[in-house]
Amino acid sequence: MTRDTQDGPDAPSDQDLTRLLQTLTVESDRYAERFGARHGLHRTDVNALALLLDAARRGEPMSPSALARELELSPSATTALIDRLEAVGHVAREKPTGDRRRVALTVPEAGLEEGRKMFVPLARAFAAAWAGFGPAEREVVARFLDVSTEAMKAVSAEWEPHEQPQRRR
Amino acid sequence: MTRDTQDGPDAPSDQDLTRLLQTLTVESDRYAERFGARHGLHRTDVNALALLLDAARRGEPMSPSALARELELSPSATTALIDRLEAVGHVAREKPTGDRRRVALTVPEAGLEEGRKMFVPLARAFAAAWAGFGPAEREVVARFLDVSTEAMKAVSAEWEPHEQPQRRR
DNA sequence: AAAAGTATTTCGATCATCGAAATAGTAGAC
DNA sequence: GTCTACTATTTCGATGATCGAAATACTTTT
Repeated sequence: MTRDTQDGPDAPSDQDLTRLLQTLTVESDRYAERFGARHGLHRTDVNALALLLDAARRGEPMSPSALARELELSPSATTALIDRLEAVGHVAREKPTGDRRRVALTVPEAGLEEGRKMFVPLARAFAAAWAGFGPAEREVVARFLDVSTEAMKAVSAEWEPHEQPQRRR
Repeated sequence: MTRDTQDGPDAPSDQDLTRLLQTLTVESDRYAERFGARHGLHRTDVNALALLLDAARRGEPMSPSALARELELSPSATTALIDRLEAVGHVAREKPTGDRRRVALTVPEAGLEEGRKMFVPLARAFAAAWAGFGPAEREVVARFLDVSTEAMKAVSAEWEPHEQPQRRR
């Protein structure tokens, strides 16, 4: 197995990397799950909160239908989800001027607070863990994460063509 | 921000890496979700199948309680889960000799087949995506994935001390 | 104005999950 | 050796997140 005395103890194989990625995603799953359990939120609620905060950060609006699309959830489930989040004050419904069918979702202070509790400790831990990685190494990692995400996206796209020919007039 | 003309266009910051990691885990989530939807399995079933296959590959036995522990699921939910998987032939219950309270879970051919459908396309896509990474780069990536997983685990462990003083009866 | 389309919600049903209790079996105390 | 405590798994009843279909409210096209 030692392909070379140079690169130290056996460079990780595809399989090794796959395994590492797998344990990472499992752990990430648990993180969300536990955070949710701790705060009375379900998986979906946690994911939704993350999306809402992300949209808020970018200053983009978020509608129930956009949320439904991103979470791949039915419209009715989305209504129920928003009801839940609204009940605990993590989101608010607003009727924007203009198209009055629409509802704009905004994140009030309580939701921002919750988001901080969720992400700040993790961000801190990551920062500490990554302190030793230099610019060149970070570039490698970033490239790796990117191509891996794309690879998954490509494969996953195959399962769900789900195609509506999208005849948008 | 250009700290050096050497390292190319701006090395990724902690925040950049966090974002990349986040999109990766989201995508991984979707992968499991869609695969499940395509094959009539729920999220939990997919996770369980992955664990069962992993255990089978290592030649280790898997019991309902071990599964419950790893999935952080209640015993009753685990029974129902195994019932579901058993109904479609992805797992089988066996009574091993010795302690007759126990049940050993084994993965019959149908389950292995399902596992292949799940992992092989992904493994192929990863292999292609990672072809350009040399030994030194892989080592960096492996180290990154590892420390990141540990960081998450450490933070997540804080939310769920879960200690029951164990007052039974 | 009417018709067709879109955004969201309501309603009824399904099913994964839970907690508590039941069942079956093992091991320790005496 | 039997009784008691403990462990592994399952059964039972209830809760609630989700779905599909239909309803509601509004907009755009004809």
